[in-house]
Amino acid sequence: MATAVERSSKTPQREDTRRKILDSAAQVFASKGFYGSVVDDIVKASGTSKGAVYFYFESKERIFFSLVEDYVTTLAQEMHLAVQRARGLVGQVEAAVATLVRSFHTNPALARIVLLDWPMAGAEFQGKRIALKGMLVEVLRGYLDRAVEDRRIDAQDTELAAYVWIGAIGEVVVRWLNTGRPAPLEDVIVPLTRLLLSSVGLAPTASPAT
Amino acid sequence: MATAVERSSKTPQREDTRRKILDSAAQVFASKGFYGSVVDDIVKASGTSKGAVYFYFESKERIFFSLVEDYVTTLAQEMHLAVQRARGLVGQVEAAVATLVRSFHTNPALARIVLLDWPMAGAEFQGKRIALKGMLVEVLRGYLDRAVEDRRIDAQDTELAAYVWIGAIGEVVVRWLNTGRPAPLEDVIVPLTRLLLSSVGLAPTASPAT
DNA sequence: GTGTGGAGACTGACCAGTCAGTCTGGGAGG
DNA sequence: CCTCCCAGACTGACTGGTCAGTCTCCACAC
Repeated sequence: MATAVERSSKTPQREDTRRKILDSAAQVFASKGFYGSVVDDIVKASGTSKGAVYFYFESKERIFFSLVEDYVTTLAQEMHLAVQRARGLVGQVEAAVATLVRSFHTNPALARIVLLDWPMAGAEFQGKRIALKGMLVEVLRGYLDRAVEDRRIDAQDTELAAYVWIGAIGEVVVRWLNTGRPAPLEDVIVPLTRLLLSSVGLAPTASPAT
Repeated sequence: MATAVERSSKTPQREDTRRKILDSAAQVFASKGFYGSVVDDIVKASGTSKGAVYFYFESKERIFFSLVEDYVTTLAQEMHLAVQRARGLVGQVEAAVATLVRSFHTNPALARIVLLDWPMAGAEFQGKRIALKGMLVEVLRGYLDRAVEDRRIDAQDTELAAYVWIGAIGEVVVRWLNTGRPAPLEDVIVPLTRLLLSSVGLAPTASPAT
């Protein structure tokens, strides 16, 4: 039908403004933080207008959430794909870590927003942060539980280990955001993965997953 | 612009007001975050007045800094002492981790401020945060370097490992702040220390340091 | 009276969010 | 092909609330 074609030729224009606002917001939030950023900064950076911003988003807060949610969704998909392609338990863990690190590397603005700029005030912000982190923890924990079942590692508190891993990865990325080291960030993938794996008693594969 | 130097009253009675303000500020900042807190919240919680607050502190920011600086200084001293009392390399590492975790456990408000509020607060606070974290990293790194020298562990990127440890400890404490688990927090000390030590290839002592 | 610690009303900058109005593309009717 | 018309995307000056920081006054001590 003509309808579908018409829509797809119509909406891109509309989507375009929304995207411009979102992209600019990512830059602005990343460089000034949520509270340091003023909606007019986003307006200016996006080359649109305040009206346009409030036409697409109900509040400054909502802009932030859209940004984070879009990014986390993408991240989850990327990880899922990478893990599917990987062989063996250790290979899958390596793929998961590598995907996280690589994604942060290619999206430093979003990495900053997710890891450093997340506002503390407001229950909504808190709840979402805890929930999203919890999801990630569950994924890693799943691998560790399987490793325990398969007798690859000793029985242990896999949830704790998952939190340790998340904290470790986050801190290493934060160091990179703050100091620029190592350059490129990808250089940490191999040694970082080795540290994480041996913390629970697993040995890395000879050739890490791509 | 007002260089109203932060006054430190000599009379112990007047020092009392300052302390009340600081203690209340810790509670307020911990529960609402820096930007979510309003100076009048601190005024109300401390049972003093705006005049008193601005008599002792130059700005809201300064209150926050005083809080963080006092706490970090105390923390550093506690760690130093605990490590001095400990025997052997592994024992010292165990003591350092245990001290950190215990201190956060007994000061949840300050833990929240240091681990959750501080990172998210704007650029003004970044420099100091990076520097202080760097110091902590250097301490841990020192232990690891010694372990490498003594051939207790393989040569490796000890700075990376130190960041991994810091991130891991922080994340575990944050989980406790968010979810209340484990109760008491001290229950993580032994398994957490084991994870950290084995990540670099060290075995824990039979009986962990007190 | 003079100094010190404190109270709390007040000010003014700042900024999220609004709204009355403009512009544009495209569809219906000629 | 050419109006005319409308929906709805977009504009930006404006508003109203908020809050850090100031100012004036007071109570009490010496």
